[in-house]
Amino acid sequence: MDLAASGKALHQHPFVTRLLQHVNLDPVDLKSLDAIIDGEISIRKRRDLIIDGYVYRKLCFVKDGYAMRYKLLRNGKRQILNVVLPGDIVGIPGSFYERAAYSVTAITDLTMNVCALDAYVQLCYRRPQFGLALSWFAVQEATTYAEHIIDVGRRTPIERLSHFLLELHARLLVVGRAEKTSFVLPFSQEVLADVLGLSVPHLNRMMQRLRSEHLIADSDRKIEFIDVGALQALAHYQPQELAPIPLPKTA
Amino acid sequence: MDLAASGKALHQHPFVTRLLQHVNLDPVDLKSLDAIIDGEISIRKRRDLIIDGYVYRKLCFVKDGYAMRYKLLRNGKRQILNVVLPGDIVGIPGSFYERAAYSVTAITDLTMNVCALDAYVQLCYRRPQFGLALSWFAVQEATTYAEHIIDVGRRTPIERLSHFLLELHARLLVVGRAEKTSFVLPFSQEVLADVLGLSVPHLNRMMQRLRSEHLIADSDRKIEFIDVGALQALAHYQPQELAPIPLPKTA
DNA sequence: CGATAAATTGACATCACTCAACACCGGTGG
DNA sequence: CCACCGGTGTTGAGTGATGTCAATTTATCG
Repeated sequence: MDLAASGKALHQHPFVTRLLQHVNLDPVDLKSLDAIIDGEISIRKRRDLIIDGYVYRKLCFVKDGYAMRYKLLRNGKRQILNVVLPGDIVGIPGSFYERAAYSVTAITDLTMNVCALDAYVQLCYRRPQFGLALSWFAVQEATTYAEHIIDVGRRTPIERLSHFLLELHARLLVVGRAEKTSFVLPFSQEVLADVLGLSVPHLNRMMQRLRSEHLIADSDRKIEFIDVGALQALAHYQPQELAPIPLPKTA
Repeated sequence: MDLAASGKALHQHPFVTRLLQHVNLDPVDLKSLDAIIDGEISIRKRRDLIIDGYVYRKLCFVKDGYAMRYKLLRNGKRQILNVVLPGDIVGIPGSFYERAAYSVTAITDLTMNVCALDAYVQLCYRRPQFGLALSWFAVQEATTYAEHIIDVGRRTPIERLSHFLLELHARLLVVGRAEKTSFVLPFSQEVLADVLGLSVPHLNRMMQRLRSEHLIADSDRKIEFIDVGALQALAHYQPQELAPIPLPKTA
């Protein structure tokens, strides 16, 4: 109900932007979606959205702001699974388990639209395209993780960093949060290091190397790709093109 | 149609075993599923199921045998994303993209039941519980990948190996392919190394260490957990309990 | 302007990789 | 029956990349 004071607002929501990439939703669909939204909430920087070990049964569609999904190990190390961007769903995969296995924390101030997982599932029974959309989202999440495995498993630190920057840029572009060859990087080096499985000093050195080899430039938190081709080659980067969801056969 | 010469055969299929973990499917549901199966096919050891870069639009439900999903990098390194077990779906995530980004190769001889992704999607429109089931599967896939990220990113080699063995055991148990504290490991050390992002010699040393510290015993390819508690502690292992799919509200 | 977070630098130790060689086993063909 | 072979597991030596730890500078924010 908050989501769309006007139908216009709904169309501008980055989650809807992503939905429309692969499903056709008519106005009635959008209204059904709107109907199960509990409201819009804002979260402060550094606040937890999900805590490892606790029950969580919601889907939250991020409207603005950034977060991270991570696991803290008993030895104090932290691995960030992925960064959560506008248009992403907080609650994948946590809400699908009896207890969330990973924490999610806001990195910047963040606003999102909340609905109960159960309500979304009920919507899926009534309008199956939402169940398919959820599958497509979950598959995208899995693919992001897959690339991440390759990053930390078999790419060198400089390759990892390049790959992550390229991928982040691509994800931001989809929801209109990046320019053609540049974007604002809202993450500290500590966060980047924990994403990429590196130590902070080493990450720092790799950043310097990308700069000194004129692959990127950065002032403040703005990253600019100087030579995208070279960067992609270095990172073994391949863009992934999601297939559309097949339409129902009316015949 | 091949899947169930008798209804009995269907129930024994490990994919159905997994489905029934979180959805209730009545006989009509099972029959609908059966109807979209193109047939059962057998694949020889070392044969490719999916090749990186090629179009693939099928879902294959593995009935028996093992495979791996992996990426070959230009520098010749290989990262295995995960191992494919009975009850898993070949085609997640590959079939959801214009071109598959990862290859899948049979590790042992393997049999599976094939259906077109489009046919499955049509089934989802008619019976939304299948769309939800697909979401749940994709989320599980993502979770497996998530643990894998933590493995290669922040766990030491010995922790990684322990964690992988425990997780593999848990997955095999669900589909009745493992004993209470032991199972047959169908993977060579080369495969294990490429799963865990290690070199073969180092993986070998870690195996020896697990043996010498009396955490596991292995003869041939059979792994036995001697001290599960200690192994879980070493690995920071936490079992994950999937939540059931909410039922439709009839009211 | 002070306080806190973030970025950077350097010295150093070590883990895990590389590159070998070698052992073992089962199958296959002479 | 034996020789050969590919696949697999094991061992060793050497080295370089990357983590650790700590100090220092720079930015950010009340």
